[in-house]
Amino acid sequence: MEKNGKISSAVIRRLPKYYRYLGELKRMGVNKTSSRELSEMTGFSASQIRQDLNNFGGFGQQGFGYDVESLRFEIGKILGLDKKYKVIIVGAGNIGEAIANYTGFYEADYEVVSLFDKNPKLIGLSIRNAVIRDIDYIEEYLKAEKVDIAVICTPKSVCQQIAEKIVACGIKAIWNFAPKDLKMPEGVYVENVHLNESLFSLTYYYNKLKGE
Amino acid sequence: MEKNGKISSAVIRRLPKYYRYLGELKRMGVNKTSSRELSEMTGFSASQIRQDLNNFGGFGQQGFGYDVESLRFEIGKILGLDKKYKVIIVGAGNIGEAIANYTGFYEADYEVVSLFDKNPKLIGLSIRNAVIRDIDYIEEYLKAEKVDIAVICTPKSVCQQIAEKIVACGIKAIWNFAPKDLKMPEGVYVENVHLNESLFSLTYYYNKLKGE
DNA sequence: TAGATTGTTAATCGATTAACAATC
DNA sequence: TAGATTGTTAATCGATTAACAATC
Repeated sequence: MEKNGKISSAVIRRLPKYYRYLGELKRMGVNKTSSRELSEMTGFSASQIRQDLNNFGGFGQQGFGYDVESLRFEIGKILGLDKKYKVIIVGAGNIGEAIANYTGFYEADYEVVSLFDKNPKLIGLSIRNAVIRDIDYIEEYLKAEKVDIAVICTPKSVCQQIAEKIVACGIKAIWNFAPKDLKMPEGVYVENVHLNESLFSLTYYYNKLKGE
Repeated sequence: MEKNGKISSAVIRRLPKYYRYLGELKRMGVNKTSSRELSEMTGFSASQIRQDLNNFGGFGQQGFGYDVESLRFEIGKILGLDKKYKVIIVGAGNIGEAIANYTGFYEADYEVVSLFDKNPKLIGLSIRNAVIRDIDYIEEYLKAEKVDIAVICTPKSVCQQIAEKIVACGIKAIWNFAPKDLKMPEGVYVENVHLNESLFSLTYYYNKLKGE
């Protein structure tokens, strides 16, 4: 799909934003857009948007612009949103529960198939059709079921150990909400959502604003 | 504090990670560290770490390294973690509730003073000493109380409108969990936690791994 | 002192922006 | 056709890395 394998992560991280704004245009009934219009919406320069898209092929028409629906479809395909994903959530505490209820999963074909926790009071309960299972049986579960993505919402004291366990069972994609950098072997991708880093950055910029 | 006002955001976003690892070293009873050791822990190059720190002053000792406790303290001060912050959470649904229970606030002096929601079943309840109030009274509340940071956890359909309302009451720092880019006037800082963008990036890299 | 490691300047690398020919 | 806007190359900008003098 790509012209070469070296697309920078800065480009990849802009694609979801393009996808989202194209979805808004589509919902508004707009058929046609341009790099200039997308620039106004996203805040990225028109030149950068054209560069980004041309990493994956020419989706536009010279002199005309881009077809909203087909560009959205193509970006979705690049991101892999045309496929189905089975998701498990490890740790059914506050964050785990919130992620289980996260409606963003329905924007594409993600299915939360199970949660895992060690708290006996939680085991057996369900969140949106997904049962909370005993974390001691997670390996057994993963050997029986095909799972694409594991969301780690455990305390940081156990996240590394649990991550190693599920990776040994074949998990290759981890969405990590624990405030720790997981040390994983080659061939496993970890996407971190480090709330503490986000909050501290916000704090820095807030103080900077106040100081001016 | 800074040598000049143009510290890039890439630098700022690395500071919380230094702060976290220095905290770990401190907890382990390590007194002294070096850019080489921090490089091994964080994955950033030693050269980059020295460059980053020297944006704010010389915290090390040539030939020796860095004192763990004082470097941690200094980075904390740069980030503003030596000050107190009052936080409100707007939207007490799943994400709002999870954030209210977020223990990361206790790593520094953040206090969640109130939540706001429009759901009558939630109004009056408390989460960790913070009462959930009627969102219709948010302006009244903000006029009476000094609040530093507002966390937006509302549905995206109302986040822009609510953000405008609270900014008019003097809020200057927004931690935004709604999947939308808030359009805010100059002098307001918005830190976005866009879970959909994070999940879609993860999906891209997961597919890339599988394709290899 | 010798060894180690910072602070800082210079070199390199990569990402963004500008420019414009191609073409609808 | 004239106007508009892409696709793509070249120029610029900024961030990272390398190198090394300073110095503890």
